[in-house]
Amino acid sequence: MSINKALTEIKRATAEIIDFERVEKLVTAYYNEGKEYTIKLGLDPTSADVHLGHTVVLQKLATFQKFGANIQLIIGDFTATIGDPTGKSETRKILSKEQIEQNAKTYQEQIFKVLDPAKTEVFYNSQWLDELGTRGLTALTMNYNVARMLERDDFENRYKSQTPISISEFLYPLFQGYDSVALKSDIEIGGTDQKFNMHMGRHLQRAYGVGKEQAIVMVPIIEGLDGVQKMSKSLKNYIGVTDAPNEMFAKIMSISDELMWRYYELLSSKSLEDIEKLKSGVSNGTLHPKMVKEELAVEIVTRYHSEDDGKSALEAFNKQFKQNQIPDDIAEYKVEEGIWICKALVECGIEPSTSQSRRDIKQGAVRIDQEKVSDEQLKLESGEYVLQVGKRKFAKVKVG
RNA sequence: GGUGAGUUACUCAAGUGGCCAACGAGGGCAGACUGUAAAUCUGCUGGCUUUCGCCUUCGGAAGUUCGAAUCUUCCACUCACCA
Repeated sequence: MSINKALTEIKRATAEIIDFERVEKLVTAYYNEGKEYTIKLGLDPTSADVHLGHTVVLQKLATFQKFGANIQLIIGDFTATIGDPTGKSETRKILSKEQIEQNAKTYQEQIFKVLDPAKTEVFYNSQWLDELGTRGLTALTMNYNVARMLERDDFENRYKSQTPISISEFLYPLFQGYDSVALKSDIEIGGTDQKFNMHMGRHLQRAYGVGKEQAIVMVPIIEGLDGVQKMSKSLKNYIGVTDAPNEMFAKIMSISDELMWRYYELLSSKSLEDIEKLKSGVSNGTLHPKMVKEELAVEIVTRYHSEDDGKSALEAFNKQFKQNQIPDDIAEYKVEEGIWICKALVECGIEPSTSQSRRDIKQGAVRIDQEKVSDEQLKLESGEYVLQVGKRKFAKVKVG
């Protein structure tokens, strides 16, 4: 692959790159002299729920690995005890050491599904931050001043609205920046929300005479399933990397075609050229968009589960929806004979209340063994049935 | 510390004595159409072993009234202006 193609892949789907020239030089040196370089990613192990939004940066790192980068993965065990103020409107709660360790472990498990461990080194930043000492800490703080610290939007807003800012939060960007000094990183990567902190790394590398200033690669925040708001757990529009294969598959299939291309760009391991081919195939009608989406879904499920899971998720999906068949793995429940249909639906957990059941029956959303239920007074005779609400909620019941 | 405005369902937001389980919007769910996509159209969106009925809800508590989300008092919280 040519240097130009490599650089195009690197630039793909990035939000912003600061000092791109430097990246160019590093990649060129790798191609001409086989010289490798380092790229740093700091992880804040404060939460264990990893979703696809967090993996965008990992895809980018996987790309860099192909083009001569060694990854410096920093588990921010020290900084996690402070709490990153980014995007926060109040001082963050501090986690226990055990929680941090547990989260760090979960992260690494997920990360090595995407990254090559041979080209990845894991560090804990307490390693050098613990040794800094009061003297070292003081020296570090002398490299920045309060006025510039307050330039940060979230600090500025909090200061103006008189929301407390802890001194320790001022230290966070300094510590993160110091990681770059300790590791002499060539590039730092992170989300756009990390801009300030990553700039600090550049600033401190110069202040400490490291002899280089890291380039900064920022990846965008991915949109959630709705295609509008950012992917987040609280908005319930996320795909978790630990989601069950079939669920993960179905979630990806439910995104809009437009959003699909965005996901391709940000999450797929396919090259830009291959994606272009798919796009033109769809626009000239030779490829069905649903097939293209399936391909993406299989890729993602395979990545976080296995090839077999990817295949079987595809089969299960088509079986259920294309051919309108009932899925194999549905939960079974036992209920009493003569039970009212509405009550049975609630007991199987596919309806929240009998009132809701009534409404759904009225709308023709409820089926027993594929047959639409029209009588909301129906009582179930003994036997075995498959209850269904809408297209995706199923339950098997044994009556009697 | 003083004064004023506010607190309504998942969210925003109307309602200022009975027609209120509470307008509207978003979201969500379901139906039609499809590729379980999007867009569009339609319906629903507190609960109840039974629904032109009953029960619980409009920050919390107490009261006025035949009747309160709406009026009164106290409490809690949020915001604005003044000091």
